[in-house]
Amino acid sequence: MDLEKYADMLREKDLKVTPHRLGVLRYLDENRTHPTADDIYRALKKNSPSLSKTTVYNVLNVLEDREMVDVLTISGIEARYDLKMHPHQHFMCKSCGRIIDIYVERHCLDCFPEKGHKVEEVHGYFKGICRDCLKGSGG
Amino acid sequence: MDLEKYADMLREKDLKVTPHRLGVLRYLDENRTHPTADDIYRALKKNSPSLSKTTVYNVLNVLEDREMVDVLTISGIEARYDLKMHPHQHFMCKSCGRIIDIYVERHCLDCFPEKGHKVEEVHGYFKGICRDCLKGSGG
DNA sequence: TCGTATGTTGTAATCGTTACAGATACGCTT
DNA sequence: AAGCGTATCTGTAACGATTACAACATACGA
Repeated sequence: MDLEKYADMLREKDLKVTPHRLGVLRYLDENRTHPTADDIYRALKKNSPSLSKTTVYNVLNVLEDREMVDVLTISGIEARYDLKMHPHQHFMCKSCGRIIDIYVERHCLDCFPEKGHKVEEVHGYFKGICRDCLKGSGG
Repeated sequence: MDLEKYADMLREKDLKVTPHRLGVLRYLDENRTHPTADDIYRALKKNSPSLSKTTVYNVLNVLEDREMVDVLTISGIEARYDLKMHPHQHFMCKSCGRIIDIYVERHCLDCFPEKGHKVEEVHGYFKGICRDCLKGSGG
């Protein structure tokens, strides 16, 4: 297990290297299932019994802040976390709740002959800074 | 104020016509600001002091169920509701939190010369039934 | 070694949403 | 008009994800 790889990722972003941060990064890298904070917490607690859920949230918030993870709000119930590596989109099954990676060229949401999933909803969620905030001081 | 229009929308979906349902539909139609349930609750309570917040949630859930409204999970904090009329996508300003309608041809997320907003994130959220659930009995 | 930054922990609080049970209103039959 | 059944409405309590906060621990520079 190449923890040095995750340590480098942290140093690149001027973040201190700590065991919990390494653990979260490694878990996200090895479990591409868009886990919840609680999923991560329960998994890491096995090897770090003293781990606090607050720490998991702290770590995830730092990683989000440094743009190392994406936060998916697709479920509407709880946040799902995703290592920000290759850009892709997400498909959530309304039956089983699973979230599946979709590798359309991000430019094109309709060309979606994706392996037999039945697409019922297409949501394009853009985020950024709106024109008004760019103009004004806010931002 | 043409409440009959909203009554027809409800009848088309085999829903009983009630004052609260009319009120929610009218509010969503006249306030294209992607309001939260609480926004709607506070607005309608002015004219219907006995209104319960649970009723607002009930109405919104029924409307969602009949595919009359879209539920936006873009903010990650609370649901935003949107009358499902002309298809469009959404842009949330990370500074002011406002959600702005984006009328790209839904097919193309990149052709987005949209009026000077600075786009920093593009999330494609698809929902439907995954291949496995289509095959199996689940669904 | 001391002092300060930063990270970690655990509990308590917050807030959006739902569960539930009682009250109410409406439509239908007689 | 009376009675009944179903759907809606109400209010409170509960739930669950997330955050606030303060105490504790750790690492690093002087």
